[in-house]
Amino acid sequence: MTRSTVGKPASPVMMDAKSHAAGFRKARDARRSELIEDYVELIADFLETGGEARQVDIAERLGVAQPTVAKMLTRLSDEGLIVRRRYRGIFLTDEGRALAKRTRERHHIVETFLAALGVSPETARTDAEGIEHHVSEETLAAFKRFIVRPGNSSRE
Amino acid sequence: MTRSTVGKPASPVMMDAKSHAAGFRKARDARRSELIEDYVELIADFLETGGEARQVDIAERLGVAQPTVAKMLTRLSDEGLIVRRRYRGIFLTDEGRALAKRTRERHHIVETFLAALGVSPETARTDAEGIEHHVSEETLAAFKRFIVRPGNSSRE
DNA sequence: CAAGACCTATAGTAACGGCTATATATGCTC
DNA sequence: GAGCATATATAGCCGTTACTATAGGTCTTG
Repeated sequence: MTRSTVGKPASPVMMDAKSHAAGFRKARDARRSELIEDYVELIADFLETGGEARQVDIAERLGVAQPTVAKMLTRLSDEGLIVRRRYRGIFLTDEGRALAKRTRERHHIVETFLAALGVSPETARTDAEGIEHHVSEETLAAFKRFIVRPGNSSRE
Repeated sequence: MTRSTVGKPASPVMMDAKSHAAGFRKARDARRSELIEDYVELIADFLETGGEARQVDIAERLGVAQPTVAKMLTRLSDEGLIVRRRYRGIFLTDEGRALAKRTRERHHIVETFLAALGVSPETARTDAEGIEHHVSEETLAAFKRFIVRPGNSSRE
């Protein structure tokens, strides 16, 4: 314990340190999986709309350099989410496809929700990109409820 | 241009690459400022509720080691957000105080909004921690509207 | 089938945010 | 005021995600 917590209550109003720290830890963890989800989702989009997912295309979409993509793909491959066929593009494994599906559904719900709330389509799209990774199942369910019946949230 | 975009339209349905990349860039930027905001907000909480903001206390709250905090504080200090008085704690500059105020207001709005939407208080708290940094002014305004008049979003 | 275009891989660097271990400074207590 | 507990600083490490520069494959095309 630190001196201040001994001498006097450090924070009569703040939540307890342990759960606060847990919250931050969770946010940090989310940050790590964000990138993976972005990649998988993007690759799925390419495969379904264009037929091929190439490093250079992914790099352009994400606004990063090609070697950055190459390194990330190594990671995705190690985790069993994708298969790389040299000069023939990137393909998703079953696991990768499942993750892409989940991620995209969540993304779509968040974006639709924001739009339903009255946010402009452009902002909804942009904000959804950042928000989607931090939305729990419970919150996602609330978003869904609102989309179906706006103004009729779960509160009775 | 990549080969695939020459040979055939890479993505008839996907949004254009430039704005997509811009969205990702924005999310990446947000990730960078997240930590700063968390620190400043936390320091403000300590100063107001306990009187003192110490490295060890901050470390405990955030769930990281003290040297990690020390390094971040150097950064905050470099950016003119805080003043460090050795063994007397951390203090906010005017700029730091302003940032803390903005951040906390936003945080509070997000959390209140989620609760108003029917999300449990615990989840609202946890999710707000991650979401707050990715909410634009426009979305924040929509959240505020909903809090005041739930079910009466801006749509006519 | 050789040349050039294009895609991918690799090397080396940087910034950031973590960590442990350890040194140093301060304040409290006796 | 000396010693000890506590707070802070520093050193050195690691993993991640980005970058540039460049080397090396592959494919297409003349």
